[in-house]
Amino acid sequence: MLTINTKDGAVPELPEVETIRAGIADHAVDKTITDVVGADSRLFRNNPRGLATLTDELPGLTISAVQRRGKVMWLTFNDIPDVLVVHLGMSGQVHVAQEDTGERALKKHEHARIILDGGYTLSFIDPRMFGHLTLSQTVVDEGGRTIPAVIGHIALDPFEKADLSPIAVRFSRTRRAVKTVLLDQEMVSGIGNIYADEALHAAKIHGSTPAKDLTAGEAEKILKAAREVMARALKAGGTSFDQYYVDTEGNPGYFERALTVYGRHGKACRECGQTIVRTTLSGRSHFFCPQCQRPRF
DNA sequence: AGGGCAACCTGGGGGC
DNA sequence: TGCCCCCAGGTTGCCC
Repeated sequence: MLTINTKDGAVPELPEVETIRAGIADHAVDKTITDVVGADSRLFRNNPRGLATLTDELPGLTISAVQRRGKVMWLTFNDIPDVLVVHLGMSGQVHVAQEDTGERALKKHEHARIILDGGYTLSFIDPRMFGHLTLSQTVVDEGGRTIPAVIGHIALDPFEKADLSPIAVRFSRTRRAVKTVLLDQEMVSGIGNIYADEALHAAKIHGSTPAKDLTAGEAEKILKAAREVMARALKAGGTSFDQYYVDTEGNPGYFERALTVYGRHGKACRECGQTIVRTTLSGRSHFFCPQCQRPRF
């Protein structure tokens, strides 16, 4: 079986979702859905008729593309304007199986399986049930891009626009901690707890800094760092997504994310040697280097 | 209205 | 060995 996912345990942020999106696109575009198997579960909670919406609407449709914004991806079809939105939550995975064996029983934590002509199947697996599959209408956003209506409130991700200054300007209008703002998908999408900490360390800014206290240049520096850190992770994941990996420290946990602060509390900062500290910010774990990231208050 | 935070969920890990 | 408690985090919704 060909498995397209990130390492088990890796919370999907933008790079992981993009890796999965590309993997699905490779095998599912131009294929027709022949069957949908699913369990009645909360994974379909956003559909008015639950799973029945998918089992009734999807068979017979031909997938035309797999798109993404931030951490959200969606399948588009030749036959209907509606799209299938896939959000992986924090433990979701998609497995692409090469052979359809005809077996229709779902495995543990597998909540839906889409069967394509030509023998491939797409399995949606999610132990913690934070993810969801939603058949959605579309809208056209301010940039003229057709997107699912259900993600209309989500901001552009850092890869969609070369110029990050408009996002930096929005940062200057809130007094919330800059890390909290980085995690706000309505400000900028795709960044989760891991890459937020990595970006702040790369930009040498303390996460508790009120966003409005940053200069436009500083806010832009953090956003550029986020884009750069995620681009590196994407390159690593994209080149080896169907292999089993081990990171540079021999840890199978976070593979090529090559983290500099996240999860490294008690260890030496790779920049300055100072001990990485772990605190809580906005109810989430927060890792930083007290030497590289001096608080300014 | 902006901002803070609990709740959702369950596997896994630490402590006893 | 086993059990209990707590923690992880993306997103929503409620309360202040």
